[in-house]
Amino acid sequence: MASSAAAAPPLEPSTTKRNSSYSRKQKSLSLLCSNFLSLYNRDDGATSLIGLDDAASRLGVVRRRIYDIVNVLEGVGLLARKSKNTYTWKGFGAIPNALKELKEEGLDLTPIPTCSNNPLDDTKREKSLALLAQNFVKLFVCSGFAAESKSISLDEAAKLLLGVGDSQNVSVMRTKVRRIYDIANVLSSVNLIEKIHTADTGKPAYRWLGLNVKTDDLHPNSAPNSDRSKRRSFGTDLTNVSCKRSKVAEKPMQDQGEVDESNSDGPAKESYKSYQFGPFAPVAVPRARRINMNKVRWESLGASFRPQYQNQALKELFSHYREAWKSWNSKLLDASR
DNA sequence: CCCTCCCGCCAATCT
DNA sequence: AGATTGGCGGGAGGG
Repeated sequence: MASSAAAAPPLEPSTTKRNSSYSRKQKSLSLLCSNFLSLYNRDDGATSLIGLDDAASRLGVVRRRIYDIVNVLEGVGLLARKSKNTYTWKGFGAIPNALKELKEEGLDLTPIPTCSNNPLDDTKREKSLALLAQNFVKLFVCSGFAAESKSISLDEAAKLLLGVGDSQNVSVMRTKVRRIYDIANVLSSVNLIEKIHTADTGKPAYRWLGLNVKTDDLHPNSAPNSDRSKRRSFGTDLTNVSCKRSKVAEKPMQDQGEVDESNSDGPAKESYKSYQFGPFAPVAVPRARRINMNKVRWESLGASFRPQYQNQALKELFSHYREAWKSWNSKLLDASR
């Protein structure tokens, strides 16, 4: 082994108990993920290797935490497992394809055990964070249900990702929700989703951002006017935006709901709907209307739009990251907006 | 009090 | 057998 654990690493304590005066936020998964990203994100195509132990020590955490991050990032295509202890950084350029695949794959709630003859080998995969993460993403990418600018609350997501039966089981639900928190946190770090709070219920929910990242000084003509106030920062600081309520718990919804966004929620001085404009080319491809969602209520998949991304866009994305990172960093210092 | 979700035990798998 | 992976949920921190 010789994991050179001798001299204390330059970072924080790694084997501390839950004591230590480090605040919870400073140890959050999202933050860790952001750090992870800034550590390995290379904008040039160069694919770097990521060693689990290396990452863990450089980030000052135990291996276990790295798995949490890596598993969901892999589901989105940012990473790929190369071999034992090693992952390959694929980069943001790999996301579009990964999403596309997920979309075509369609949300397929794992075949229930009942009549399965496959080894319990599958049940393992069935519960994996990776799969759950992908399914969570599909919730947005596939059905016309939560697609685009709609949002899903924690409970909705959990219920949807669980069998109808299980969603009744309090314990099972609780566990599922816990996992979704984990997933959502890393996905927000990557800016694929955003946490919001519904105006009335105040219940937290997640909204899909995809790669439509809008950087401030980007394409001034894509945003009506005031284009500040939307600087999403990394980690903990979550933008608080009022959004339409989505109170009703699970609901079948069987009409192809064509996500209309009549966001008449009022106050929000800036509705996030100036979507695919900037550097993104909409490219309406009316096809891809088949998704094999078996069972459950997944027959609706309204708007089937498929933005096409281009290098330019990715370029922007990266600069966005540096910006966000920078702002977050300074924010941490003076600990005050 | 309830929402978040960190933390690390330890089981399943892989070498 | 030892090393890797990673499910899982107790229970603490924070609003």
